[in-house]
Formats: sequence, C-alpha cells, structure tokens
Amino acid sequence: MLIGGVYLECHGALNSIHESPLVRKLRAFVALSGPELDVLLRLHQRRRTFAAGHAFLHQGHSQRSAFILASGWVCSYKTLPSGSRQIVDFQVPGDFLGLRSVLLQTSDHFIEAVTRVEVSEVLPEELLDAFTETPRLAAAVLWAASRDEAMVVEHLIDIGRRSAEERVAHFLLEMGFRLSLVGLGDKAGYACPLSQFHLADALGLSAVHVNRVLRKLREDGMVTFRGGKVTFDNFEKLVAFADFDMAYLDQERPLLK
Amino acid sequence: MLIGGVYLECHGALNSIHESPLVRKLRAFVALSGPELDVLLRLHQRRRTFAAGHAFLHQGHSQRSAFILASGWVCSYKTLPSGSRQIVDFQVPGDFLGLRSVLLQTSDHFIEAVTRVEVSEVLPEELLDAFTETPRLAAAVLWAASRDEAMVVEHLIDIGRRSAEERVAHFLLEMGFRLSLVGLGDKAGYACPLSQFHLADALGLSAVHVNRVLRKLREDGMVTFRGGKVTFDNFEKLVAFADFDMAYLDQERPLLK
DNA sequence: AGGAGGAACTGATCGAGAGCAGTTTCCGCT
DNA sequence: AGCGGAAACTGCTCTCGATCAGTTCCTCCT
Repeated sequence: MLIGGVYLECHGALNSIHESPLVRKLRAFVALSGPELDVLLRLHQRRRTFAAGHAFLHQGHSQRSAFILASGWVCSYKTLPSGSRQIVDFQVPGDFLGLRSVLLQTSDHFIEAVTRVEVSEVLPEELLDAFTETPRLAAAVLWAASRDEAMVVEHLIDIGRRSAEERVAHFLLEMGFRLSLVGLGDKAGYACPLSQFHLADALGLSAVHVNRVLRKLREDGMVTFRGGKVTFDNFEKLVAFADFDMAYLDQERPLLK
Repeated sequence: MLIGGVYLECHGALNSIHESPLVRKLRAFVALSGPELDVLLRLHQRRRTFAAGHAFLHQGHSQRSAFILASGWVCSYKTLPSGSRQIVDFQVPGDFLGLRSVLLQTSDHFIEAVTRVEVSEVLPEELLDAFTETPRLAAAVLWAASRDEAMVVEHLIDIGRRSAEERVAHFLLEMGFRLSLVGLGDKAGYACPLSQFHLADALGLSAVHVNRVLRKLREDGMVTFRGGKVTFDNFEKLVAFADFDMAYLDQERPLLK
C-alpha cells in the first residue's frame, strides 16, 4: 500500500509467522526453534490497528499492555509544562512498545502513531508465560530491550555532545540500520514518514534549524531527506562525518548461539 | 571515614545482609523473604575495592561481569573522537553496574570510580542462577533496571529541553532522591563528591558555565553546592523551579506485593 | 612558612542555534 | 481549475552558553 506516494506498509493478516518483523529481527541473533516460533505466533494473536496521530499509551496512566509493532512508525515522547515535547525514540516494525510500562507502576511517557500502524497487543501474563515456557525467547527479548536502552544512551550523546549537523546525520543513519534489520531499508536509503517537526522534537532542535541542516547535508552530497524518503547520496562520507559506530546496535549475537 | 572533610563512606565487612544498600533499595518495593535474602547475600561474596579514578569497565571490551555498588560513587560515560565525554549517569550505593554488558556482546561505555569504591562482583552465571532460583528477585532487579532506563530518559529531557539552570537543579534533586532511598540524604541535602567538571560532563555544559549557574542557584536561595556537600536551601522552591516530577523514580512497587 | 597544583571562580568575546515573520511548494478536496 | 491547509523553506535578529584568559582560593607537601 502506498501512502504519500512512497511510504510502504504491509497490511493484511499474517500469513506466516516468518513474515513478522519481530521474528525477522530476533532471528538475526538467535536461531528460533519450532516451539519458540509457536510461542511468538501466539503473542501475535490480538491484532489492532491505529490511525496516524492516535496516542495509545498515556503518560501517568497505568495501562499495563505491551505491543509488538507490525507495520508503520510510532514515536515515544515526554511532554514538559512549557509545552515543548522531547521525542525519546521512534519505533519501527519489529520493535516492542511500552515494555517498561509492564514493569513499572505507571507509564512515564506517551506513545503515538506517526503513521497508520498495526500492532499486536500483549498482556503482561502472556509475556511472562511465554518467558517461563521458553527462556531463550526471554533472553532474546531482554537483549532487544538492552539494545533499545543503548539507543537511548546514544541519543543522549547526540543531544549532549554532537553538533546539529552530526546529530541529524547520526540519527538518519541509525534509523537506516534499524530498518535494514527488518528488510525496510539498505545503503541506498529508506522510506521515512517523519516530518521535519518530528526530527526537531527528537533531536532537541527547532524545526527551522533542522531545515537548514538538512539543506546543508544535501548540498554537501551526503544525504537527502525529501518527499518521505531518505536517500544516502554518499554513505561512507556520511558515516565518517557522523562518527557513526554501529557497535551499540550490534549485530553480534549475545548470550545465545 | 572522612574524605575531603565531609564525604562519608561506610567501609569494612558486611556484618549483616540488611546493611547492603541494594537490599535497602529493593526492600522499598518488595518484601524479601529469608531465602531471597540468602541469595542476595551470596551475590555479595566477591568483594573488591577500587581507588578513585580507576576505570573498571572499558568501552569496546567484552568483560562480562556486573557489579553491585556497596559504597562510593561511580560514573558511566562514553567518549567521542573529539575528546569530550558524556557522562550518562552516576551510580550510588545500591545501584547495579554494567548490567547491560552481561547481555550485550561488548560494553558500549566506560565505568569509572569517582571516589574510592567498594563493589561486589557478580558473574553472569551467578546472576542467572539467582534469577531462576527466585523469580521475585529477578523481577525486582528488572524493576531496578527499568528505573535506571527511565532515569537515562529523564537525562535526555534535561539536555534536550531544559535550560542550563533547570538542568542543574533537576540533576541535584534527582541525586538527592536516589540517595535518600538508601539513607544517604534527605530534604536538607547530601554529601556529594562530584566536581563541577563532573556536572559539566553529565549535563552537556561547560565547567565554566556550570559554575555560573551554581552561583545563580545559590544567590536565588535554592541550593548550595560547595565543599563536597549539596544543601537544599529552599527545597520546595527548587522542586517547583526544576519542574521535578518524581514519578519516574517512583517509589510504588511494580508487579510485586 | 612558602610553594605547587588543582579546583573554583570571574569577565569579555564569539558563535551556534532559537525565535520571529514571513514566502513558496506541495497536497488533497470540491 | 481553484481553494485551503500543512509542511518546507528563507532572511533577520537576538540570546544562551562556549571559549579564552585569566585570578583567587584551598589543600597538600617539604
């Protein structure tokens, strides 16, 4: 399906568990057995769809569900009394949403659909049952959660110590790597439904300045952000400029073989 | 023991498991049974001491130990090619160190002792054994890890959206709350071994500017940072100014009763 | 008592990025 | 084909915090 001319979603029922982006992501690190795939399939049962802009987890609420993102983009953010918001991270297909709110009493942030999204709702009991049944799966999910935390730390570095240009470059590269893991992008680029306002809210910049920085990166022949698409014009130059070290989202399998 | 005139440490052997700051912290959320305390005691066996300034976990290495901090302060940080460093978080007694490096292939950051510290080294097997033996303990530790992640997110907000003054105020309050949980601080203040350089590296500011901001906060009668001590001159005013909402490190028990 | 070294502190200048106030381009809609 | 709204884009000014270049204070050392 095409939205905005370029943004690609994969809708419809899941024909096979192998199509799940989550499975695809976990498989990059753990060989999953038949029974483990069955457990994952069970977690995908409660399918739900949300329209773009819909907020389905609220700061301060104590809703205790987690979600597995099947298609579309989502952002998690916090708001300040001043009215401004800080986007903590974006989630793409294969990512978990609100895993932390299962453990903590209340959700400390908002989660909002950027595009129309499809998710699978997972109740805390289901998750815990799945974990006791298949400890390897538990370790794999914990690994994914650790990776998410490492990404938040990297965003902290972004905002704290990198210039606006390095920040934008680094962010566009990170999303590229994350999407490539689930087959939604490569070294040429990827479809990206974010507005420049989204980038600004995520990177601690003003939308106006994001615009200027994007123009600079484009003029320097490194990356083009336009019309819902990110195109890497010179991948190596961009990696060098952004000082991108992909160790933090790697790509080597952890505890498991 | 006194260092720098005011900084207080509690050295020597652990006479009772109840003296462990970790136990004290976890007890604020979970009632721990006798057997569970025994398991925790076992984790405290391998006692080690490091001098101030010693780095005991290195970026890029794959050392797979975690540590429980018994006394002293520690900071975890990442470095950039430009030479500057970003302190991601400080750890105080009762906190885990390097929990993420147990799961991920390589450590993605440094951990360095700010003061002389005492830690208990925990090997991955011991941790996993303890978790399978007492699932409640596993949940409690996961809860603590979630809380740590929530704090990193709050630092992201700090650096991304708060002014330098709000940032410093918010940080000093957070450390106060964390220390009070293990009995090392209260509404009057706490002993703090950090230099203004530490604050600068953690808050994404220059040391010079940190100095100015501290002066401003002191002159406004909110908080005094001096001589290794943080004194809250007007606690309520500071909380209001920093827009401090302690929900993110709360203080309500999660899954457990 | 005198010096050495390091943190704390201060003033002056500079620059990245914010904020404002627009215009232009690109959509979908009727 | 024309309209309306949102996102993208641009020029201008101003501010917050970095940087530089010091001085002062503290503590340890002999």
